[in-house]
Amino acid sequence: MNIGEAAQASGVSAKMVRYYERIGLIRPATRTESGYRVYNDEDVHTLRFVRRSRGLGFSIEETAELLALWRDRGRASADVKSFALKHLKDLEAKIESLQSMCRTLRHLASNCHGDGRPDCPILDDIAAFGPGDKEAKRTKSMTNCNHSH
Amino acid sequence: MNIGEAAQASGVSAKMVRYYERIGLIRPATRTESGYRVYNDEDVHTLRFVRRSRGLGFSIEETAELLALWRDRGRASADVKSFALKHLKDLEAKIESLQSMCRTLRHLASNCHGDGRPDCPILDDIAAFGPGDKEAKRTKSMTNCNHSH
DNA sequence: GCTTGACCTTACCCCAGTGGGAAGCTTTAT
DNA sequence: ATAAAGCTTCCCACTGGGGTAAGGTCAAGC
Repeated sequence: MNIGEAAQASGVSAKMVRYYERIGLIRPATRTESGYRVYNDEDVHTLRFVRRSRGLGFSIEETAELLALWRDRGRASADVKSFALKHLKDLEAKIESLQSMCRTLRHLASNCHGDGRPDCPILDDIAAFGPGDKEAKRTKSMTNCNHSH
Repeated sequence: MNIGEAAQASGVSAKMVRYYERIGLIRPATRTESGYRVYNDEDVHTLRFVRRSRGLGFSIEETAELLALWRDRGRASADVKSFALKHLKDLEAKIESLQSMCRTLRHLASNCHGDGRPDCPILDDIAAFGPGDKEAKRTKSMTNCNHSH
């Protein structure tokens, strides 16, 4: 199987297959004499695993760990479960962060009459010294505010 | 005000201030004779605007549009509102996508006994020919998938 | 046999946004 | 005067790809 067929069979683009190989996520494919990569069903299965893992939001690095767990016949399912639950928590945190943005935006939008007049509480709020700015502006010379961003 | 002070006052790192200037998000700062960037309160206000916009999940490009709206004294608040609502929909779509991942992960994890035994429905599912693979391949050559990694 | 076109190869550049750091100049403080 | 802190530009890295170009290979048709 050439890379194009493997890509189609796995749903991973040929480009990404090469990329995954280059960064070491998947093992280098065997080559024909002329240098073409050759794949078998097992390779396609691995690629599908990667695709599914990525689709569940696991990073490439996490996917590599999952792959390692998958290939480790003796792994404890508890390890996999805790790994999945950790990722779940990450996802939930991300969702909460996005929802917080949504709440703010919804609130702002609901206060904006949205007509032809120029005054807009949305812009006013974004421009305001809101949360996160603290009082940095009031004390003119905050020379020793060690808050690295 | 030098870049460091402006960074501290705005909450945007000096690094990012330079970056924002380089990509044209903010206007080039005036310079001292020796080349140091100089900022005033208005610049800091703009930086804060950018920071707040980014914090609400607007991309740099969207932030540039918001900045333009902000500076346009004659804009219609309806324009701002529709812009915000469009972004809100983007955020909600992203949340839904993440929540879908979460649901799947929760379901998988709940089916995993999570003990010392190696059999794990989480890995089984990720490795399975799940959604997105369709069944086109299933008839073809799925019989000898012996992954003896 | 030869051409054509599809496919493969490597090797770049690009994007968003940031972090890090080097090398060198300026300003400030001691 | 000297050292430290701060500034400058420039380059590299990262994730997760997209694109594109120059060239090699393969299988088909004529």
